[in-house]
Amino acid sequence: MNAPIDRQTLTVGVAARLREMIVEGQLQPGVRLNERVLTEQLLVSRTPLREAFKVLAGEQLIELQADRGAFVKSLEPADVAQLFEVLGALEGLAGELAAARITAAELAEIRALHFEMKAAHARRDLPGYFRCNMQIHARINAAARNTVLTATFNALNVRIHALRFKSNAAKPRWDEAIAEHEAMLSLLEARDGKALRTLLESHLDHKRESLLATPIK
Amino acid sequence: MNAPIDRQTLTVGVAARLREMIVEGQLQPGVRLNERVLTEQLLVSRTPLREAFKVLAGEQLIELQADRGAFVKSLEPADVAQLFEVLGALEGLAGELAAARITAAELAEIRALHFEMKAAHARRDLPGYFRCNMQIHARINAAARNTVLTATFNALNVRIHALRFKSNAAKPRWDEAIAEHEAMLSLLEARDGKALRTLLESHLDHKRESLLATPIK
DNA sequence: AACGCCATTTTTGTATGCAAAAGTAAAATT
DNA sequence: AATTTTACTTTTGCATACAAAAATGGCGTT
Repeated sequence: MNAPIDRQTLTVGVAARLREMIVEGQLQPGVRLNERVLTEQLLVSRTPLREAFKVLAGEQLIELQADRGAFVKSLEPADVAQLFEVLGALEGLAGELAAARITAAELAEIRALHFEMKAAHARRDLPGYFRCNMQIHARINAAARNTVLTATFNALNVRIHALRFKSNAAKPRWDEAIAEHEAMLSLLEARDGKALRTLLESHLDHKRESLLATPIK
Repeated sequence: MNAPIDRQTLTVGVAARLREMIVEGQLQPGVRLNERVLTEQLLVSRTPLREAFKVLAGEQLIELQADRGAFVKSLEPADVAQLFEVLGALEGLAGELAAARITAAELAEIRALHFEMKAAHARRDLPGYFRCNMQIHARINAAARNTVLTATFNALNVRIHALRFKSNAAKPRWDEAIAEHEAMLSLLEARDGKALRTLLESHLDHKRESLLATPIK
């Protein structure tokens, strides 16, 4: 009666590794992914590597050109703007749904994370701050109880992550962000979905502005 | 000086064919995609077939299980509800952006399509009606000038299409839909993005209701 | 008849082979 | 000298080969 543990296939492992390399900037935008080089580097044959290429192409992280190979996609400012427009709408939806569906326990956990984030802020712990921040948004997304929404959001968000690493860990808009998060919490507690939605949309807008304001490397 | 015409690779051809077969219900939800059978049927080797599997898995049309094969995903009512929640937000965003960015020419074309749709409605031409309807929504999406939005929307919409074929060409909510489309046009002309957004969100909601109301096959 | 066990077949995951396309750089032509 | 041609190398697209995992089915046990 043992649950069928699904063995991880080489393809997904390679895809994960490549994704990481792209997001962390180890594979720079525009560069061509040479199959021979990567097979030697990752110690796999061309078959799982090429299958991983298809996966990453689906995520829009790379572009495939017939007979010419795979290239890391570059994020133009226009792309970033478009991504944030969509992410804003999705995050807004997540907030609205979460306000209607979140449980008391989930809300308590978010409240706890919020204070943890403020603590990190107080001691100028940037990584800690980012981790809490991300967690809070992830929890709101989870509380929306819509896996399609979560998956769609994450798929688009990955592309932004590549930027995060480039814009030298963008000095965050500490104070404004904290204030917005305070407001988010009150609206969640008040179950005011509409207002939360609006707030989250502008929250994303501000995020975009601060990201685009910093010199992209 | 000839433009570099990009040869279509077998993988994308196979992926397109399989996508079609799934959406048209030729490959029913839940069935396993046997590689040998499909290679014989499509006259390609396993390599491009398996690469196509990865593409379709990225689109959530199939599910891959290690050492067990590929299965056509089934759309549970819960999935449909979630999809429509997200599609509503995306379509709303498209409307809001379109209201701000649409050109007079684009608006004129949509107006023309609207009358064409009414004509199809008048002569009870269901396929024509659907075609115009789809075109109108596609044009609004295009007018939003956000390729990320368009791509995201289409990716999710494909999954719904599989349903369309099953719910025996769901008798449309002719009259309500037409009325809503009339309102859409006026709001577009008035450049009232906020209102258009709200309208489109409820428009999608109604679509979902009529789709879920019909006995799924 | 229901269940478990083992041999056989089928199917998948991965590596490799081969041909065509693309890239490269030296020789030939203008 | 600049450009084209051509021989050669590299790289990709696809097919196939091989091994491990999973499915199948007969057999015996209960």
